[in-house]
Amino acid sequence: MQLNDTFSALADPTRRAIVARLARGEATVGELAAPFDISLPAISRHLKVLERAALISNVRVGKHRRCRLRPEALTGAQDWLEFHRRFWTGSLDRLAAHLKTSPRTKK
Amino acid sequence: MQLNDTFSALADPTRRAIVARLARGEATVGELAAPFDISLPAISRHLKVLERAALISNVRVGKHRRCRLRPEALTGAQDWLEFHRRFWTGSLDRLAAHLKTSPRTKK
DNA sequence: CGATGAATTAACTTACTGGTTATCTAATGC
DNA sequence: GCATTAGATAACCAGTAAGTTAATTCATCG
Repeated sequence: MQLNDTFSALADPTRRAIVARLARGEATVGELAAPFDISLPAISRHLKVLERAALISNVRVGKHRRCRLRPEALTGAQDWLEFHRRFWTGSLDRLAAHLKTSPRTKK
Repeated sequence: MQLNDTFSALADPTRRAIVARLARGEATVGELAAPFDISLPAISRHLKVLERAALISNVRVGKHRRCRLRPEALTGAQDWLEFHRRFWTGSLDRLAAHLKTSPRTKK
């Protein structure tokens, strides 16, 4: 389930920080790991989670591995949020309209 | 951490379904539980997670408890997604511009 | 008041997550 | 070929999450 993976990937602050970092440009695993004081294997697994969610991709260049964001990845989550937010502000509008149309039809 | 709560709340398909249902209008806990074949306590706890994420609120009406979505709740997550998506398509644009400006400055 | 019905809380189980250290793989440089 | 360096995998541990059934709260109805 793609949305599951996306949302749960983004639920972790370390992973969001990694995404934020990558939004500013590509980076190697080591560069990504540097700001955090957790072990490299931990970072490696975070990256794997992000990969499984299709949020990043990586390519081997020499002995480094260069990571980048995948532009299309966030759209699924964004669309979901957008759809439901609009839908229900829509309902609120309808409610407001209803209250306006039938002012004191209490009970 | 608000974004944590929001994203992890939305990471669960049952909770997303509940949000989707509520986007179409208020409902009692029992009504929300009906479509699922999990126990009521399980639903109750899902609702609590959604509450903690400020995605829903509820009010007691008689012996029922009526739930509704909170319009402002999704915006935090949405803003985060929007910001980073734009930022990094921005970087891609800059990359494209760079490639265009200096066509074959290879290595 | 006592019974019923809606929902939460408690206690428990199982599975997953995020971290660790230690080991392994693969590419570079001498 | 061997040492070094970047990174991934393995094995393990502690905390959290999601589900269950049983017990509890709270409001209505008779």
